[in-house]
Amino acid sequence: MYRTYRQSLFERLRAVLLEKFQVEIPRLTVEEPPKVEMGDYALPIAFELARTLRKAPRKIAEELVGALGSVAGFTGFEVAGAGYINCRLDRNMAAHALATRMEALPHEQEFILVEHTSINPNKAAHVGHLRNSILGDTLVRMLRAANHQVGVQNYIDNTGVQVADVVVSLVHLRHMDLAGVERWIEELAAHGERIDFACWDLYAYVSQWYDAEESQKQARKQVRLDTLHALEVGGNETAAIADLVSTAIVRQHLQTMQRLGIEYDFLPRESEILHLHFWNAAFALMKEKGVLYKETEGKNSGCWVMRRAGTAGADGENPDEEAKVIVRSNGTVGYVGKDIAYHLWKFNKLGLDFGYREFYSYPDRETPCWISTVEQNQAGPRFGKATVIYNVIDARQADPQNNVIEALRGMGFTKEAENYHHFSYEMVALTPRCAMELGYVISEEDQGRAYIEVSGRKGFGVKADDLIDKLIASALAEVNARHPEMGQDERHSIARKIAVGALRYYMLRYTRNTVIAFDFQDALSFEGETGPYAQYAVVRAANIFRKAGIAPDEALRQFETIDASAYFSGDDGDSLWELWLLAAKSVLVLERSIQTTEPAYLAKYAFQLAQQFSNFYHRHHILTEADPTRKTLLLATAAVAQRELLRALSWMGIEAPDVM
RNA sequence: GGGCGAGUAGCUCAAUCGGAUAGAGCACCGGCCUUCUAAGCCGGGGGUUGUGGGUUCGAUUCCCGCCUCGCCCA
Repeated sequence: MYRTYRQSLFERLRAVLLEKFQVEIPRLTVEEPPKVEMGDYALPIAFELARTLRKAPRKIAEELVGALGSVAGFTGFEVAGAGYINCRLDRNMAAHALATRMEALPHEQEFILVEHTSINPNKAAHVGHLRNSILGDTLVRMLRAANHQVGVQNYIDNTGVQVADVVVSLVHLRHMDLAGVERWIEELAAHGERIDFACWDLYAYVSQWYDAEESQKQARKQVRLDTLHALEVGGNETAAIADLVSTAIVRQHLQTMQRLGIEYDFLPRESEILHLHFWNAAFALMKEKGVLYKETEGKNSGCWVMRRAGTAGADGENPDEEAKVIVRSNGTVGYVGKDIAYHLWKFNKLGLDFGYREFYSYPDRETPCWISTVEQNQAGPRFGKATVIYNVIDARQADPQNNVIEALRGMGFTKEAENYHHFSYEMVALTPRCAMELGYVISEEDQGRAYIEVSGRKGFGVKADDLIDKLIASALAEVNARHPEMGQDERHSIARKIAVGALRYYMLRYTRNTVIAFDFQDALSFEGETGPYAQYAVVRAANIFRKAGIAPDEALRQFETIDASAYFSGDDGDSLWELWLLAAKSVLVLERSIQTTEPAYLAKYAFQLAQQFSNFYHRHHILTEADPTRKTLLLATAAVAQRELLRALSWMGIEAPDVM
């Protein structure tokens, strides 16, 4: 609603500017007055024009107000401050528009591919991975809410060094063969133990083992390299062990994420990128497009290299030492090379496709999550047809991501390079206090730091499932205290929703480039700026409707029959209108969160809306309201606030329980 | 050494393309449960926005220098 009126205000302003001052402003700015009684939109246009028109801002503003005349939906315009134009909506009319229909964005045809999670399948997911998945899933929900077609991928690096390390641990330290690993997995399952947790410790142990004895260092590194090579080649027992273990762990990751309402459409794996020879096709294409050349001199002699953007390049005499090595002199392809091939596939520029096989199914959903295979004979979906992609990858990977983008640009895929979004975010670290609570030994130097980076290699971190369990237990204790009369299942279901709400909100409330210093005290908080606070507002609204014996929809229908103009004036009217106005902004906030790829805006909005509602809840007692017209208005106010709050929460993957 | 990011209230964070009195939460202090649930509400204290300059009607925001911290690369 707010967005729609904003559009018509823009149109009118554009016309007036052209007519009166013969100027065209491509990007008009609109702000919000600091106080609701001052108006609903603020236009700072007069300041911008002051210089070019050589006139005082106030004077220009006055002329514009005169020229704007009357605009549908608005009751008036006035000059304020040093030259703002404040615009007032017709509150009664706007409220009816909002009550009658939910605002939506137009449908888009383009296919957007979002990739997130992408955890190395060699250990349990930890808090850092949760930030990735929650950000990614929220982006997906926001895009879908904005009527985009979206596919969700979770890339699986099942032939990388991290998986190799776990295989080394099983084969060389535990002396298992394929049958032995199969038995081990069965035993774990029989004892109710998790393979991802078991591998967490194995991975940490083997990482130390490589360097544990000076005399063995060389030999152990060789074991690691040989194992990695065996995984890449495939078709051997070592690769079979890796496949068995990594697939079991991927399944575990999917279950962990499912607890948070996070689902995927496709799992492309590195093994298929290798075995389907994506790189060969990309290599040929890159040579054809001239972005790769073979270095013959200097430190990179014998390598296939790509010039980096922003560097000088070769000067005719000396080789370009800053060039990015894509293929090493021994013929092996680096990570970036494979990533370029993979991204050519995403944009349907490679001429090759994965095979698809069903891998995992979700309740209440018809389509399964697919996984890549070598066999191409089965009918499957096609995912590599994106026009826009988002890669949810932490900020440390900015350089490699930019290398891929530069390669695409260099190959002439300019549009694709433009539509390639590295959705970057900072890591989750632990506060020293949190690390010590967990029993880790922290050096004095580290104790003085604000945060300490988690490390899977050191086994240092908070496992995702442990955190979720803690959150549920903590929420359950509260629910038990408040609702002892309820059944166990119901209490647990409520606790689960609260835990998910708390966790998802916690990961979303920080802007992307803020390092989250994880602390149990903050993460387990259900008060103040948290998910449960917002959920509580929804529950309170629901209680009002329950006790009033009316459904929110019905309250809105009744509102359509009244004229609320009289109740929207004065101090009391301002405060009521403020809540309507904020509720009306949901779609604009959604749009802005997508444009800036910043879900924190949405989180902040949901909190503010909940806060306004709580304020309203305390200020106006609805059920005892004597004036029937006013009671209808108050009920509709609660209904609209609840509806928009529920929407905003759903875009973040947060569900409100019926009671709490 | 090069690149990227950050520095705002005691703590954790916001602040739209440069706009009106820099805002929240936590913590602290003081009020409010016989009312639609206190996971709540109201009130209070708390700021030289790291630092020095520049740009202009106006700078937390843009530019330059310096300091500190983090990450990435060699």
